[in-house]
Amino acid sequence: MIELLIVDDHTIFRSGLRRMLSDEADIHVADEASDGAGALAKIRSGKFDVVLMDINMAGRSGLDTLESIRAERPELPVIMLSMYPEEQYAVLALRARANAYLSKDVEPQELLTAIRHVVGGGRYVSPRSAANLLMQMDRAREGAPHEKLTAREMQVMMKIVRGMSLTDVGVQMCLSVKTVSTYRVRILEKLGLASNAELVQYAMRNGLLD
Amino acid sequence: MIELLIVDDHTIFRSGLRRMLSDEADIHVADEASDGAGALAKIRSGKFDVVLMDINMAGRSGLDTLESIRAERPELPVIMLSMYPEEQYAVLALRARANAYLSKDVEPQELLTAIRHVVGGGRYVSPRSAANLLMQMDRAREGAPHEKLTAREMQVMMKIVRGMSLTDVGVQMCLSVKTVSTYRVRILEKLGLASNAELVQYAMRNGLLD
DNA sequence: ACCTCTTGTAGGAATTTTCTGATTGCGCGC
DNA sequence: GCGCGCAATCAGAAAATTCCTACAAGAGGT
Repeated sequence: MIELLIVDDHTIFRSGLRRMLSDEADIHVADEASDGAGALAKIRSGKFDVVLMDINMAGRSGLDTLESIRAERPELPVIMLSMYPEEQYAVLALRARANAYLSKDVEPQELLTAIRHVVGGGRYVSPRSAANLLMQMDRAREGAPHEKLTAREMQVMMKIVRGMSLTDVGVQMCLSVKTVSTYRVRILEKLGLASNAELVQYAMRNGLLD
Repeated sequence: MIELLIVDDHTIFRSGLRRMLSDEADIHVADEASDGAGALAKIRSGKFDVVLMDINMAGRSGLDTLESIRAERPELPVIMLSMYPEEQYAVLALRARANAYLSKDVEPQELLTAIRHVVGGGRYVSPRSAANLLMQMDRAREGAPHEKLTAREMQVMMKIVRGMSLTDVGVQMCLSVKTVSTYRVRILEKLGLASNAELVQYAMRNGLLD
């Protein structure tokens, strides 16, 4: 029996997963968490075989949480889900040692395949998105400048371009404002920009915002 | 018994709704569709009392579909759901005669309230977003909001969205920074925005920048 | 092994921006 | 022709951001 932990801040989505998985004899949704902190606490109990986590949660993001999980339990299989087809995140997630990355609109069958595949530490990438993903990784090697940003920098950038103040970003990410400000400087440097306004323009032109 | 049709391209989300609604004695999820075309076909059978539809579906969008539904069945209550809290969509949805607009992360209770409210043709708007919404609608009536800016405000706005600092704007325009800052506040107020980042987005979306 | 570069993290000081009011003049309606 | 609101302007205090600097841990090259 595969013991599963669901981490997602949308109640409806958690229910959906639960229901879908309830038909499977070998999978048991052992518990749910609605944020990263809750997830970490539950994971410490050590009774899960797989974690299924949303990548875009309010507050502490999924990627962040993934890193914390990796710090404590390097072998625990984690599948990251994303609402958006933002493949940038896929790259980041896999680099942060997620065992799988799936869009939330996958067919149930594929999710099941992924779950069974990662139990024991394997990795799974959707065939459909594999090509896409490789392309992204290729581009990361020389293409769009923002793919050179680290996960942290990307998170900060997205929050900034959506209009959050540095202070709020700091609070939400549990970092000093100074740190956030440093990230901002590095982001601007890496992208060759000079102001937040240009950053927002960059984000819109590169489809990071809409 | 309220007969309900769910339209959403995310299988998991459909399951989540189904599960959530299965606890309600007076509501019955009669069928599901995964896209607009399917939804229209099912609606022609005429056996639904309410349609619950995602606004952001791949392919034919929810809004599109809503218009088709209205053409055939002007009285059928339709509730639009969106992943994003973006109020712009809300306005569009309601203008296209949706009976309600909700973000997908609403509490289940609120969704139930909305469903019961719209049966029979009523409308429901989340109290939380009502005020915001009304403001948007007012603005929608009067054309592009930035046409209400004074010449001075417009000048300042353009310099800001191009990335100039308030201080530099002040120097260039021979004004105190304080004055520039005051203009900025007025611009944001008039446009219903909350930050420079949103201002830049606004400018780009409205062709003021490129 | 050693050196260098990158990443994640911040502190203190220097600036910039925001907030909270104010003042003045100008057109507009009654 | 008086008051009212709006546009343009700014000051002082308070808050946020930026600048410069630093440092430790890890990755990577030689």
